[in-house]
Amino acid sequence: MRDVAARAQVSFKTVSRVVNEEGGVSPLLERRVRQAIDDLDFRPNAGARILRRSDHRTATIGLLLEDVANPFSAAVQRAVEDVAVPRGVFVLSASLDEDADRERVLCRQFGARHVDGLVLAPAGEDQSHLAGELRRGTAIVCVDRAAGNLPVDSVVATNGVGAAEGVRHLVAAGHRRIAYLGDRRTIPTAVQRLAGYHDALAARGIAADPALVVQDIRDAGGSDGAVTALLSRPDPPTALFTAQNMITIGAVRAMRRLGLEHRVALVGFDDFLLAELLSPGVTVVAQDPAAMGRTAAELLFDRIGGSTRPPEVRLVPTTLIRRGSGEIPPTLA
Amino acid sequence: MRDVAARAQVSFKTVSRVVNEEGGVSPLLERRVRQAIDDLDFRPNAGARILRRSDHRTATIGLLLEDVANPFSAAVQRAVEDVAVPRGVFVLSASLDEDADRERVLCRQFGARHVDGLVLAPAGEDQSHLAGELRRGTAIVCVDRAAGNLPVDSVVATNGVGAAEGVRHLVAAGHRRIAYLGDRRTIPTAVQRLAGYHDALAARGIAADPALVVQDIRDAGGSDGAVTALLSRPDPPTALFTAQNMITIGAVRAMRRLGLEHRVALVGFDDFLLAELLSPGVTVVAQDPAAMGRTAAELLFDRIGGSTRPPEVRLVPTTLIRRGSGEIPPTLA
DNA sequence: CCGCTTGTCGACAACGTTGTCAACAGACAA
DNA sequence: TTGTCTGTTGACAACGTTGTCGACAAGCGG
Repeated sequence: MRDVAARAQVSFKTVSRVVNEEGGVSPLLERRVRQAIDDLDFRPNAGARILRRSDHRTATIGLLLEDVANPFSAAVQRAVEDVAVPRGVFVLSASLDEDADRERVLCRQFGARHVDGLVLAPAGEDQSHLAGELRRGTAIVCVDRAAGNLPVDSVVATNGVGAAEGVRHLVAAGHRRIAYLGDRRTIPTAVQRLAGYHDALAARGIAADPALVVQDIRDAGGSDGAVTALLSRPDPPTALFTAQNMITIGAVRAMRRLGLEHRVALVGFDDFLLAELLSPGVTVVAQDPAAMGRTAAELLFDRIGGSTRPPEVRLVPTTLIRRGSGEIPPTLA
Repeated sequence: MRDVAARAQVSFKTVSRVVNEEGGVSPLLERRVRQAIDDLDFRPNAGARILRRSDHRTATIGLLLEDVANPFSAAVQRAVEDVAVPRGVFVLSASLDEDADRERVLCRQFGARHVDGLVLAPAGEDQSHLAGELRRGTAIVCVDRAAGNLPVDSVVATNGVGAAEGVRHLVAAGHRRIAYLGDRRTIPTAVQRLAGYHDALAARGIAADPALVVQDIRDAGGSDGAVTALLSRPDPPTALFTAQNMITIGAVRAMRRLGLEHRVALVGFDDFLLAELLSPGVTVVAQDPAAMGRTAAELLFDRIGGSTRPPEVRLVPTTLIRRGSGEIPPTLA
């Protein structure tokens, strides 16, 4: 900046004024300064600017998701970015892979870098390790899963209600033996979806058969195996409710191999690309990850802006999308 | 830091020594300082440190991709992250949406934040706007597309060779009338894939029919329309080569609607989730985005570490995956 | 002519840290 | 004793900006 000032023959404060468009600079000097800036290819040092500025903002937020390569997380990230970048704020992101230790370590490192805010999809059950950051003024919002032991905003899907809607849809088609296939029970969303399944059955007066409930499925392969086992039973279910993306895909694969994809009904939780091009198309309870990311980012900037309203939980509704697999009637036994 | 120094009754320079583990501090004082740091929950200000430090490293790299929500970009991002985070380096990411102006603006902003390096999937054709950054010492690596007018490393897929392999595969199945459907011709990878298509036909002595080449397709909808038009011709192609992800999906949709998915062969460039579950499964020339991201990040850290070898272009090989759609023989006209 | 306001501009301090250097104490050899 | 060396510590400047304030000139009403 000194060099620019020298070249334009003004004080470096005047250069600062031009760069920040503060006004109060005569057109002549402004032209000289801009010319010098171009000549020297000058860029203001963002670090120094932040240091000097009164509010100490870094114009950076942290984003910690399960895995940025997974379509759900990727959609959330894009939405957060779309809210942040127009405000001149950049996003530091990292993946947690369901590892609570990694969550703690990365949160701490983001804290040391003085991010203005943090959007977190919690991997662990307890976020009290963030209490220090919160006290220091870092804004925090949880997304996809609510925070444990930490008074912050959360943005979550209507997991229970959505799952119940999916199961009710199967019941309405006449199904009584509906299997549930779900993720690890350490994940809160999985627990909520199972609860929704039970609620829906109870509301229709259908007794849940524990033999039809499979939890702790980790990936498409596990789902494939579980579905194969279920459909090989003497009294197989006539419909499946798969409570997560990759589990749905594993189920499709298993049914395809068994040649049952047109005879056993399927409703999945969470939408996925190409679901409508399979045959039959896969009926899903779709989440809206873009809305979740956008909402989380908006709440975050509200906090960064100084809001002190009490922490709230925002529910993002799910939508049942009928595509064929969920409308298959029960096979006559 | 002043507060910590006061509490530990030392000068703030001594606190700095402890924080940076410079050594030369007596155990007694070191204990007092660490105690004070814990008491006050002190974290050094990364911005000020960077400002003062001699090497001016921020331990941050920038990642500019087409769209972080797109599966290809997401896989690249994850791979870059997996190389960076273990080195204590974080990743600032943003999406360009094929907008060359946005590329310039975001590069400039990342430059102002003094990222140590930049991984860029170029949106524009000319990256000379980065010459200043390069001169200033920022490491730069391009991924997916080579840089235009800028001497930096690039990591790209074998677009031409891969496309040629896909087309040869169709020729080997007996096809002579093979259509090409590709992306905007401003995108270098699209141009290379088209060249591969022409090479493969020429090598087999097949005259290319310009009526079967459709370029500048922007999305699945455009592809759907183009395929519908092609297959409604009096002399339709017996096979399609779709040179990009979403174009392949649009083609599948169109053929499904026309009821031709088992009669017209299809090979797509770039793999996608569930391609094997469609019927027929979609034969693709798969890219390896994870390898591309990893390679790009490794080259970048090599540069950041001070390497001055001449810029190189790393080719990441593509793989033909046979799943059914590409093995359909020509329909007898 | 005076006094006041308004519009430009620059000098200087400060942000929180690290690099440089000098000061000091103690150990040790001559 | 004296000189030198080593290990520990602090004073101070500097990094590149912005906030504050004061200086100065021009314009204007009286």
